[in-house]
Amino acid sequence: MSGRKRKMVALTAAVAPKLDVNKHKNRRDLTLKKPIHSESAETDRSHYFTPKTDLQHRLGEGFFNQPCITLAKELLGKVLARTCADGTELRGRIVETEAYLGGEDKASHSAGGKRTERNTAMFMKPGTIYVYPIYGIYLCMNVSSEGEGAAVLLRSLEPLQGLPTMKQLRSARRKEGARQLKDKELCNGPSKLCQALDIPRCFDRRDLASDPEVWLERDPNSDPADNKDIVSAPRVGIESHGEWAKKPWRFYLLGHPCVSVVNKEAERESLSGNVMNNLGPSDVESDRGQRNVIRTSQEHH
DNA sequence: GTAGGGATGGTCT
DNA sequence: GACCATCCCTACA
Repeated sequence: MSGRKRKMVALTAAVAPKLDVNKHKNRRDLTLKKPIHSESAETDRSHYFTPKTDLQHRLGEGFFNQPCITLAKELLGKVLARTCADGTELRGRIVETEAYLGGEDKASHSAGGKRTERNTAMFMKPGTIYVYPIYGIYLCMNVSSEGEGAAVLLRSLEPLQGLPTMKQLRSARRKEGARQLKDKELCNGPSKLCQALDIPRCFDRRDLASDPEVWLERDPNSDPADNKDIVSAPRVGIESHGEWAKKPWRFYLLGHPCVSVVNKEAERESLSGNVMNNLGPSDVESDRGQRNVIRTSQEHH
């Protein structure tokens, strides 16, 4: 069996649906009534934000300075905003993230504290963007967090503003005559969101707290006190990393149509209690450990 | 809808 | 030279 095929089989097994989440409707309406906005690309949601509100809702340095796992969860529901060269503003709500802790996390590019030209941004101050190329033709975007070499991968967004532009950007690399992408398919993957929001490689090492072209915002239309149903599941595409591939450090909004890979088993676990039920004491300890590492390294400087 | 397989080139060893 | 935090298309149920 080829490596690729092996990977495919493992991935399929990891997400094998065994339980229908609709059975849990009584707990809360988990099906897709709310999220994806019904507006077509032609009707856009340009009214969603006004420029005046941008500064008011922009997330500053303090927000990013939290442990990786915490930040990965806190990022859910936040809005990634991007101003294009022609002034077009693009926005998408984050609905799926993955935490890569660095250090002992073997699945992280910064595993073992390994620092290279490519992953330098992971070691920079919290809120630094880490953009790297993958499979030769795609890009992925991370946000560095507290902790040496720790970063959060942005995996999926719910498109909010600038959908016509997103569709153009996403269609550019598709076959001519290919079917039209649905709104929910514009940003439902780490490389898709980079394409849709025109995140280029040169954004690597930029600061989300101060950059004029890309930043994060609180969603003014959602109440921060709202309880989010967060699923914690094993990360995607890292099956070769053994035990570390099983860590439930992928987080997504339950029932959201823009999530790239749904894991029914993890959803069942998450439904049986708080999201932390999936995170064992050792996971929490790992995240805390990262804080200790950074404290230690700061002491040395 | 799901499974299988090809494309693709940067990064690391 | 092997690996890879992916995506897209086709075939099939």
